[in-house]
Amino acid sequence: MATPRLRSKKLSEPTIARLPVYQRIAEGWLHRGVSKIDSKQIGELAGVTATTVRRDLAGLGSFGTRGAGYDTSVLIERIAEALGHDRLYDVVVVGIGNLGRALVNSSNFLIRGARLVALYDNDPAMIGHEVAGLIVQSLSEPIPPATVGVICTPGFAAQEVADRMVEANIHAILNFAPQVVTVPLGTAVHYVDFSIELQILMYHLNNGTGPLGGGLLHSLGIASTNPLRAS
Amino acid sequence: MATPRLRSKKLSEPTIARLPVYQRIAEGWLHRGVSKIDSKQIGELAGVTATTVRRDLAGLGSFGTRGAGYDTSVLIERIAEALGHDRLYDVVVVGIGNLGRALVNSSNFLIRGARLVALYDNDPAMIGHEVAGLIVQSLSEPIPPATVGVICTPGFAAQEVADRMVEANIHAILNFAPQVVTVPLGTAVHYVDFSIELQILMYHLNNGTGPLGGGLLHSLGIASTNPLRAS
DNA sequence: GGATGTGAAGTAGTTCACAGCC
DNA sequence: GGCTGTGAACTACTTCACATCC
Repeated sequence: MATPRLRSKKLSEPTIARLPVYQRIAEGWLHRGVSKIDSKQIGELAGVTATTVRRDLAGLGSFGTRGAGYDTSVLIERIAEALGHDRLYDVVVVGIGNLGRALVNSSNFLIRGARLVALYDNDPAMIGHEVAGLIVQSLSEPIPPATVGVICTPGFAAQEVADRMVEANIHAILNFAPQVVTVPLGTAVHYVDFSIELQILMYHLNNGTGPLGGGLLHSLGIASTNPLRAS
Repeated sequence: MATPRLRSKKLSEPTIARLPVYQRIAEGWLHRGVSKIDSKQIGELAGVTATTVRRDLAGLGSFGTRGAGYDTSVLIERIAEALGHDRLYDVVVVGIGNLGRALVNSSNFLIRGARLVALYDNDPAMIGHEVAGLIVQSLSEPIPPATVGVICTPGFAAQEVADRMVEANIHAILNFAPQVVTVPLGTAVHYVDFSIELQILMYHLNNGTGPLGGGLLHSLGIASTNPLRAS
């Protein structure tokens, strides 16, 4: 299925999670007209050490300049390549409530490489409305064979939507609903749970440990894959 | 600052990120009337190995029953304690757009221990409206000294809002805006970035590696401490 | 029997320290 | 001078294997 593309050897999971952060930082720098950035600056803003930044970037090939740092736009480009942004991924979103609207209207969510192709909801009041340039369709309409499916429904509807996506030959699902769904082997589900971030913050507040001690830091949402059949 | 509480020794960062997942799974089972759950079942649903689950839970003290598993409600309770849910955290949300509304209306976001105390926006059309039982206030109103501040504004407003929160003596910030903010030492900022999940999914799709390949894959959560000063 | 809890072993990720290059 | 890139050392996390208890 699809050309393997054999890019950089392979990147570790933590590295993959940090690259988008570096990319965003570099975009901010570029936007402000700065054309060079070094690992120390990236590290401070991303909340990691300069060494970690260099290791991560070394994995994409040597493109830094010794003594000077990284060229901002080259950095952005290399990360985009490594992450596969030069390919086009079709994205469908099911559940156009507050969250769904927030996502599709955010310049933030649909980054380069991702193209929104369809929106679904089962609320008659919502169907037919235009959101982010697309008409919201009924869930009774067929789902096109997109690359990524995003679930923004309430928890009780998540499993049914996931089933529909699997039928439509979607193999990658991003689930914002607070509900564990089961899918066949070969389909990846990533869970995004806002409350988890809040809970991690609360833990550190309660213990005085970790993150509170220092300035900038970042944290990512948890993502778990669960290729198991229904229990 | 604040009572240390000296609970369980100390939990590792990956463990802290997984506990809320286990808790949610247990809540689902309890809701369906199941009073026992074992590490294998939790692991399958959470996408981690049974051993990892047992190690994580062993860190909160021994409360499982050998041969039977964990009592669902005890499990929920123990995780709540470990995470500090028996304390009350006041939460203020700034930016009541689609995302802000999605968060405060979600049963999912404000878990036990978190209490919403104020909402702010600078859109005159929004100010005065009731959302989730609270009146949306103007940003010119003073921010009360809450425990956690949540930023749901567009990126350009994030830094100003963060400054206001720091002034209001808030030491923990959850930032949903796609913007790195700088704060004084002693304040923690956690960034939540939806597009990062999408990008991670895209990477794996592109490489055929990891999650798609099938087989259980772990959840990942990175949170790093950075004892650096804001630049 | 069956599942927990945990030393011991293994693996992955981070940090150190410095050679290499601009 | 400064910063990258990387072997080597270190640390942290996960997995194995099994003793322990219901």
